[in-house]
Amino acid sequence: MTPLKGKATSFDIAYLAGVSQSTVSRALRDSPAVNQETKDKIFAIAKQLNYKVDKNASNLRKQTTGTLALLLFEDPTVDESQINPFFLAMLGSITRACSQRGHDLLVSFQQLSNDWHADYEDSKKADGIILLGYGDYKDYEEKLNTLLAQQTHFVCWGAEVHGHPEFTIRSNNLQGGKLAGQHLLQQGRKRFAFLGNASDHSPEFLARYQGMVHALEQAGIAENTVAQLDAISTEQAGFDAINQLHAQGKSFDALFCASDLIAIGAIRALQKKGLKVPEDVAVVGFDDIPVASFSSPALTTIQQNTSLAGEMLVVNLLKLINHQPVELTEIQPKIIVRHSCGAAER
Amino acid sequence: MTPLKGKATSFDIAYLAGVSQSTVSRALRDSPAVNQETKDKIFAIAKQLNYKVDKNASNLRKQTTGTLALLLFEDPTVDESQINPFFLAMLGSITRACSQRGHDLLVSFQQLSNDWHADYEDSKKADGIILLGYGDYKDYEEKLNTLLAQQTHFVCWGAEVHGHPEFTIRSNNLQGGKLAGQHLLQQGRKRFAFLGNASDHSPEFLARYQGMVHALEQAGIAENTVAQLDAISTEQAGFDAINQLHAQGKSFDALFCASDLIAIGAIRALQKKGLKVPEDVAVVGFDDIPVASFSSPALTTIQQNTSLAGEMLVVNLLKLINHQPVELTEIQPKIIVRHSCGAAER
DNA sequence: CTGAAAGCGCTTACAG
DNA sequence: CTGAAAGCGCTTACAG
Repeated sequence: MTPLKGKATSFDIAYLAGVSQSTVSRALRDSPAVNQETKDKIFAIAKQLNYKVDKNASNLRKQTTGTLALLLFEDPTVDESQINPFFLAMLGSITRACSQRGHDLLVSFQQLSNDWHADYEDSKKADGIILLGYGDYKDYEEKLNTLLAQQTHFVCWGAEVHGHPEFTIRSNNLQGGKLAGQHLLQQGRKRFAFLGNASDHSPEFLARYQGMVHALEQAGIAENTVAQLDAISTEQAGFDAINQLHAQGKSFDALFCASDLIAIGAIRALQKKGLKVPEDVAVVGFDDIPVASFSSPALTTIQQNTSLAGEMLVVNLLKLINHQPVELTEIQPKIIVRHSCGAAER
Repeated sequence: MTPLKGKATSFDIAYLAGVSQSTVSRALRDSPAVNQETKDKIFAIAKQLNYKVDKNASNLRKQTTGTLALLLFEDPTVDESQINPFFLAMLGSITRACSQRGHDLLVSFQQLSNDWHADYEDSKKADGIILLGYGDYKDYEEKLNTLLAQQTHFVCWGAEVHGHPEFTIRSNNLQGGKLAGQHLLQQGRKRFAFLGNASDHSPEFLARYQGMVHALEQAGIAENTVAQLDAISTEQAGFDAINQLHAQGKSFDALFCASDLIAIGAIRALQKKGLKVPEDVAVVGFDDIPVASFSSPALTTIQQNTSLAGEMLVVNLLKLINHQPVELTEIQPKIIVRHSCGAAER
C-alpha cells in the first residue's frame, strides 16, 4: 500500500479493495447486504489507511448530525469567570449521557440577551438543543416560544415551557420547598425567611417558596409572617439580601435559601453580624453543590439529582428528535441533613 | 414570499432575488465582489426565510469545521459521577475562549484507556483537539505520540509532550512547589511531607515536589527527611495517604499536597486522628479550586490561573491549525494564603 | 460585478 | 450481493 497524499476516502479503499465505492460505504456501516469476506477485506484496508468517515459529507447526505448542542446561559450580572457549580455538575452528567449514546456534544455559553435560540439546529450543527440556565423567566420564555415556532428540537431544565411539559425536565421544587419547611419546623423554628425571587420571573424559586409556605401553613404559620427577599443565585446576592433584611428590621430563626450559593453568602453575612448558625438562625439551601458539605457549618440542603437530570435531558431530547413519546420527568428532591439546620450532632 | 417546504437553501434565495446561487453565496459571506444593492436584497430575503448556512455543506466544501474538540480524560479509578473541579473550571474558560473566537466546542469525556486519540480531526468533526486530564503520563504519552504521528492538531494542558513544548500550556509547577515550600518554611515548619505521585508517571506532581524540595534544600533540609506518598487527585486518596503515612510511623508538621482535593482529604484524615490544622500540621494545596476557600480551615494553596490557561489553550491551538508560530506559554502560579498553613490570623 | 460549472465525500434508491 | 448514478448544499476557480 503506498501512502496517499491527504486523508484517505472511500474511493481509495474501493480502489485498493477492487470493489466499488458504494460497496465500501455499505461495508463500513456494516450493512447486512455485503459479503462477509468483502467486508473483512475492506475493514482491513480502512484500518491500514487509518480511514475515518468524513462526518461533514455523511451528515450532509444523511441530513443529520449525531450531535446535541448544550446552551448554557447565565444571568448577565454574574461574574464572567465563574459558572454556577450546579450547572457545571449538570454539564458533566449531560456529557456522559451523550457519550454513552454515541452522540457528540457541542457546548456553548450564552448571555440571555443574545440571539442564541436560532442557530444550532438550523445550521445543521446539531440535531437538537439542551437549554440550561437561570435568568429572568419572562425573557427566557420569549426565546422558548421562538424555538417552538421554528420547530426546533429542544429540552430545557427547570422552567416549564407554557403548555408544553414535554420539553422540560425539572425537580419537584414544590416538594423540595416542603421538605425544607418541614425540617426547619421539626427543629422548633417559628420565624421564617426565604431568600430568592418568588415570582413568575423565576418559577423554580417560586415553587420552592410555595412549598415551604405550604408546610408552614399546615403548622399554622401564616404566609404573611414570612420574610422574603429577592436574590439571584450567587453568594453575593445572598450576602446582600441578609443585610437588607436586617436593615428592614426583619428577624427570623429559620432561613430557607433558593440555592446553595445564596445560602453560603447568607451564612457569611449572618456570621459577620455575630449571629450563630444554626443556633441563632437555622439555614437550609437548595441544590447540594459540592461546596455545600464544606461550608462552615456544613450546609443542610435539598439535593437535586444531577446525574439523573442530565441523563433524562439527553434521553428525552433524543426521543423528541426521533418523534417518539417522551416520559414526563420530574426529579424527586431529597433533603441532605448536615449542620446548618441544627439537626445533626456537630 | 410563499413559505417553503423544509429549510431554505441558497437556491431558494437566488430564485427569490433573481440572481444566481453563486452570487447568493458570495453575498452571504459579505464578499467585496458583490454589489451592495444586490447584497442588501439578498440579506433581506435570507433573514425573512430564516436562512442559515448549512455547516455540513460549507465545511465539506471548505474542508474545515470551525470547531475545536475538548477531550477530558480522567483516571479510571475516579468516581464516575464527579469531575475534578479544577478541570471543570478549565472547561468553563475554554468554552468562553472558543465562543469569543467564533468557534464551537465539542466536549467529550474519555477514559484514558479508550481509543480517543484518533477520531475527532480525522472524521472532520473538529479542526483540532484540546486535551485535558490527569492520569498516568506513561500511558498518556503513547497516545500523544500517535497524535503527533498523525499530524493531528492538538494542544494539551500540563504535561509536556516529549521534545515538543509548543503543544503544551502548563503551570510553572516547579515554581509553585517552591512557593509552597518557602511559605511553609516561613511558618517555622521543619518536618515535611508531600502527597502525590512524584515520578515521571506524573510529571506535573513531580515538578511540584521538586520545587518544594528545592526550597527545603536551600534552607538546609535534606530531601531524604521528606516523607512522600503517592496519591491520585481525589479526596479519598488524600485521606488514605495520611492514614498510610501514620501507619508507617512518619511524623511531620508541614504537608504539601499535589492538589487541593488531596489536601482536603488529608485534612479530614488529620482531624479525625485528633491532629489540629494548622497548629499540629500546616497544610498547603495546589489548584485553588472553589471549595478551597470553604474547607475548615480554609485552604492555603497554589493557584493556577484557569482563565488564562483556557484562553491560551484555545489561542495556541488556533495558531497551530493556521500554521502560525505559537507562544510558549507557562502560567505563573501564585500562593493564596488562607488558614490551613497557620499564617493568616483566623 | 455576475453566472455556469465542478466538486467536497459521502449515502442510498435503483437496477441487475 | 454489487455497481453506476444522483444528490445532499455549499464554495470557489474560471470565464465573461
